[in-house]
Amino acid sequence: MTAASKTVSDVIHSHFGKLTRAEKQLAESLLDNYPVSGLGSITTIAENAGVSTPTVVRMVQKLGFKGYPDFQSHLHQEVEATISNPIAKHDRWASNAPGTHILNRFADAIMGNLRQTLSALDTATFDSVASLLSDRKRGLYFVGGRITGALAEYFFTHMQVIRPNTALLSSNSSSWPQYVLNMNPGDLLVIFDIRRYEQEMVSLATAARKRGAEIVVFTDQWGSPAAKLARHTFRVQIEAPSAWDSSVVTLFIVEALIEAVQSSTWDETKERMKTLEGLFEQTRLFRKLS
Amino acid sequence: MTAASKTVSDVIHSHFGKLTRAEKQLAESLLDNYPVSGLGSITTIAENAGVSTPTVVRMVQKLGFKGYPDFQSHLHQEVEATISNPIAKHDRWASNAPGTHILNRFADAIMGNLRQTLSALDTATFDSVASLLSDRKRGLYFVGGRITGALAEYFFTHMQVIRPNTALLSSNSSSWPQYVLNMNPGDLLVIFDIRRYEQEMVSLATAARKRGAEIVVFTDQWGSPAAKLARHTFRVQIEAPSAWDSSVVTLFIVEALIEAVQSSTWDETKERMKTLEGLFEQTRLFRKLS
DNA sequence: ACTGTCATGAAAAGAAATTTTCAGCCTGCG
DNA sequence: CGCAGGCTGAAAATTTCTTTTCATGACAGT
Repeated sequence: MTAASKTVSDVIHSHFGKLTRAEKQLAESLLDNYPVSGLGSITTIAENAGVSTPTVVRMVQKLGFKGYPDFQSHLHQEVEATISNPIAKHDRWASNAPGTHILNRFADAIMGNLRQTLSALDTATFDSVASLLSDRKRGLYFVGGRITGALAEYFFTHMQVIRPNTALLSSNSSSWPQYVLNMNPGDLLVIFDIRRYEQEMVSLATAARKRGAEIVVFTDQWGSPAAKLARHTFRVQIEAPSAWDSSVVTLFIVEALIEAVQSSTWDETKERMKTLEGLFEQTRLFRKLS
Repeated sequence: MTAASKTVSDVIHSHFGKLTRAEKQLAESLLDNYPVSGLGSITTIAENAGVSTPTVVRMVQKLGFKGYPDFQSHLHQEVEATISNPIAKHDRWASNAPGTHILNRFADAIMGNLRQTLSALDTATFDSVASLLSDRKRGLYFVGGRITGALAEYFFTHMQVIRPNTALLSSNSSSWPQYVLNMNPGDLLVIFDIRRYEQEMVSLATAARKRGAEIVVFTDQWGSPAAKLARHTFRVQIEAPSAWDSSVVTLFIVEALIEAVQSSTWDETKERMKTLEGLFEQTRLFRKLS
């Protein structure tokens, strides 16, 4: 009954004040390297904590469990939840292991970003954007800033293969007006704008809106000013143990969108890709001949 | 002794052919929702698999464990590694959970890619490349293919800020010779080449080598032919539940390298960034005035 | 100093889990 | 058809784990 939705860790914390010395010692041993330390038998964890087995039994009963097996089965469920859900609660490792290699610290940060971004991301938004992108009647325009330009290009390169009517705006803003001129109502402008937001993005978005275009913005957790003009916004967690922001999670969403669009229009796309393959082949032949 | 470095899952797979009917049934039950399903008592898992407890004992002994407790303690260690290491082992996801959203399936795949890539990646390689990139006496050249061009650009954009003497080769191979002409011995050519390997990359690498340049290649698990000419190679896991390959992990390594270079030359970089900020400021003023 | 209360662990009792034994059963082969 | 060999699970035997009981000791209040 107790500890139905709360985690065992929560239960321990909330009872911590009422625990006796040996029980506190045991509780700390359990929380240290939680929840794995509670996987073994009562004998094992009693030894690890340096207390007797009756202490363990008394404590878990004090925490509201029927007995040690009951306690352990709760723990097992938690481990299961943690392991089988990849976006699971990995808050633990965050601060630990400070001296590790930059690769590992980066990996930690990225996983955290991914988890946070996904938990804050509405799948409905994602699906809506995917369906907008899939609509071949809409013209598609991509634009990014100094750093995010590469992401816009990546997105564009793929979408160009999948569907027609796609354009990449150069990161040089002087050429933007001519693109805006060509926009029709219902066209889609995909903007990448993360911090050190570029002023011109707002102007571009405003102009595009006036032409009746829909806007999708990829930005960070603080939000580009252009997001106010957007139909849909992806707020991505971009923090990294670095002087630079991380674009990894943004790229992740881009790739997922590419796949979503691709699979929703596979029949049409298949033909395009075949044709494209043929064109590449021809180009190669050209070169060999020349 | 057995199953020291191999995971329990590996051991089961490698013995699978030699297992009897009931044992196969048990093995599948264990692998399904692995490794959580093996957390309970021998009685529990026997029931879940629909076999008797002696079958369990016989099988784990056949797998090379001393007995069920031995088997289980190995499993515990794996769970521990999985949970406390964020680059956790997520080999599972593959076929399971078909009804989940593309975002989750993608996330699973990316985590798997990241883990596999990192476990196969030698930190010494990483550190060597970082130090090559940090050496300002070496000229730096970046090149990518049709898809990976965006990654080359991303890498280039950052390195250009951090250090001088950096160039991005256009993805159009016709302009490559002039870059090669300018290469000096000790210069560094960073090549991105993933499957549907581009023929020209090998020619480029060969020409660069003749000029005395060092080569670093980012490729996939199968390996670009250009990797044979490289001093260092990053083999990245790129599989995604998509018709396209994933560049997320490649970008991850790029970002980690950027940070490694940046932090190793922070004093010099700081000045450059300040100057750059000033230049951007001026550009903005220009625009406002005009 | 005495007494009651409580925490604690040793040890016994009880309850599981694990392993072993063994008989039934199927399968393949002569 | 009969038999050998191996798979399988019921049940017994063994080991281990879990819970309870109880003696000890620490400590606070009288």
